Amino acid sequence: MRVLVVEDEVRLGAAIRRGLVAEGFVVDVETNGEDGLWAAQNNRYDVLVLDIMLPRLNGYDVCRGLREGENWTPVLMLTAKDGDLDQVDAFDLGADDYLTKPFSFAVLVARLRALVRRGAPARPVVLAAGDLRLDPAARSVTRGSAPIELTPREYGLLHYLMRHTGEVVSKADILESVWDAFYDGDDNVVEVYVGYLRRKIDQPFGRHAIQTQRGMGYRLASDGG
Amino acid sequence: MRVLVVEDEVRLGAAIRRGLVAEGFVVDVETNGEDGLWAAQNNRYDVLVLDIMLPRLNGYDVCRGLREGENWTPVLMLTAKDGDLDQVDAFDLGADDYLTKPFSFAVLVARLRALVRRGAPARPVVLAAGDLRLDPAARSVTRGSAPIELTPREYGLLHYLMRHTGEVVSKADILESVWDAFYDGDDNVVEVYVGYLRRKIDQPFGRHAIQTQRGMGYRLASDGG
DNA sequence: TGGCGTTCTCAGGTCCGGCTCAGCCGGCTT
DNA sequence: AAGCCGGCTGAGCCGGACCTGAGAACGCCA
Repeated sequence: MRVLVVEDEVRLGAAIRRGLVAEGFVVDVETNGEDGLWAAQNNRYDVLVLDIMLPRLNGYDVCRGLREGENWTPVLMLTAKDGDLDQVDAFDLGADDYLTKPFSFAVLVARLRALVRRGAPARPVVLAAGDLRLDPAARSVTRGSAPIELTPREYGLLHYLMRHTGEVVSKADILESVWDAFYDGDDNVVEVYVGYLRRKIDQPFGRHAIQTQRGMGYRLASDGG
Repeated sequence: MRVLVVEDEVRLGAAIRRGLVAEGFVVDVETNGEDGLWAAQNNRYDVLVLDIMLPRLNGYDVCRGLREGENWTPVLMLTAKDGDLDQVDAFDLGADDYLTKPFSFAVLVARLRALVRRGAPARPVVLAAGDLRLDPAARSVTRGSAPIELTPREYGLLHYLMRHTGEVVSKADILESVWDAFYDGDDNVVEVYVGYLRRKIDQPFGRHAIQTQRGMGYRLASDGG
C-alpha cells in the first residue's frame, strides 16, 4: 500500500510517516508542491495525502494538475481552516476526502483505508458524450462551450441517461431511479421530460442525443448525437 | 439519484430533504432505526444518510444490519459527538463516510456526490455468434462494428435464438418463449419475423446466420453464418 | 397575496410495430 | 406431371406507443 505525503511541516510529516509505516503503509514524503506533483505523476501511489498550505504549489494546484493529467489517484486533503468553502473547493478540484487539522491519527488511518478500499475512480469526474458534458460535482451541464440550465428533474434524468450512455433504458428503469420508487403515476412524465431535455440539449444545436427506441425506451448516443 | 435519510429530528430531516431535492436527489425520510432499516432493505437507494442517535435501532445497528444482509449501499453517518472512537467505529461497521453535526449543507452534498460517484456498473454477459453480438444490458445488437436497430419483437426473437445458438428450435418453442405462451394465432408470425431478422442481420452482410430446418424449425449458426 | 418556476396530468394527433392474409415458390410424393 | 405441403413475402389494417401544447397543482419568495 503506497502513500505519498506532501507536507511542509517537517515534524508533522515525519510523525505521519512513522505512524503510517507502523500501520503497514509504504510512505514517501515530499515537502513542497512541485516535488509532490512530480512524484505523484511519476509513481503509482494508492493514495495521496496533500496539505493545502504548501510552498511553490499549494495542495489545490497539485490536485488540479494531477486531474488534468488524467491521474485519478484518491486524494485526501489536509486543511488548517475549517470553513465550508475550503472543503467544497477541495471536492470541486477532484479531492476525494479532507481532514481538518488537528486530526487524530486513528481517523487519518481509517480515512485512508476507506479511500483505498473504494479505489481510484476508474472514470473521470465529469461525464461526457460527444461535446455534451455533465459535471456532477458542480451540477453543471454544457454542450460545447454553451452552458445549459436544467431544473432538478431534468438534471436527474440527464444524469441517469449519461450514466448509461449507449444503453437502452426503459421508462420503468427511469421512473424507478429518477423518480420515487413509489411513484404510481403515468409513465408519460418520462416522455414529457425527455421532451424538455431535447428542447434544451438537442434542438438548439440541431442534434439528436436522446434517441427513442420504440417499445423499449430511450438511449443516449455515446457520441452526443 | 435516490437517497434515504434516517433522522429523528423532524425539522433537520425536513431541511435535509428540501435541500437535497433542490440538488436533484430523490429523497425518502424515515424517523427511526427500524423503519430506516426496513426501507433500506426493501428499496434500491444510491446512498444512505444515517443519524447515529436514533429511536428503536441506532445508526450503528442499522448499518450492521444492512451489511449482514450483503447490502453494500454507501452509508454516510451523522454524529453529534466528535470523539475519535465514534468515527473509527463507524468505519469499522462498514460506513463509508461520516459527518459531525453541525455540518454545512454544501459539505453534505459534496460528500454524498463523492460517495455516489464511485459506483461502478458491472457489465453482464454479452451473447455472441461469430461477429454477431447481443448485449442484453444495453439491449443493443451489432454485426462486426455495425450497430443494428431491432424492434422489440425482433430483438426478443434474436435473443431467444442466440440463447440457443447451434440448436434447432421449433416454431412452437419460439411462439411459447418469445410470444405469449397462450398465443393462439398462426405460427406464420414466426416466419414473418424470421424474415424481418434476416433482412437486418443477414442480407446486408451476405450471411446466413438463421438457417431453416424444413419441418423442424430454425437454427442460429454458431459462427454467425 | 400575487407572481414565478417546476412538476405533473390530460387529451389530441401522428406514426410505427405487430399481425393477418393471400399469393407465390420450390421440393417431395404419388 | 399434378398435387400437396412447408416456408417466404409484399400489402395493408389496427392498436397503441410516443409526442406535444395547454394548463392545473404546488411550493417558494417577495
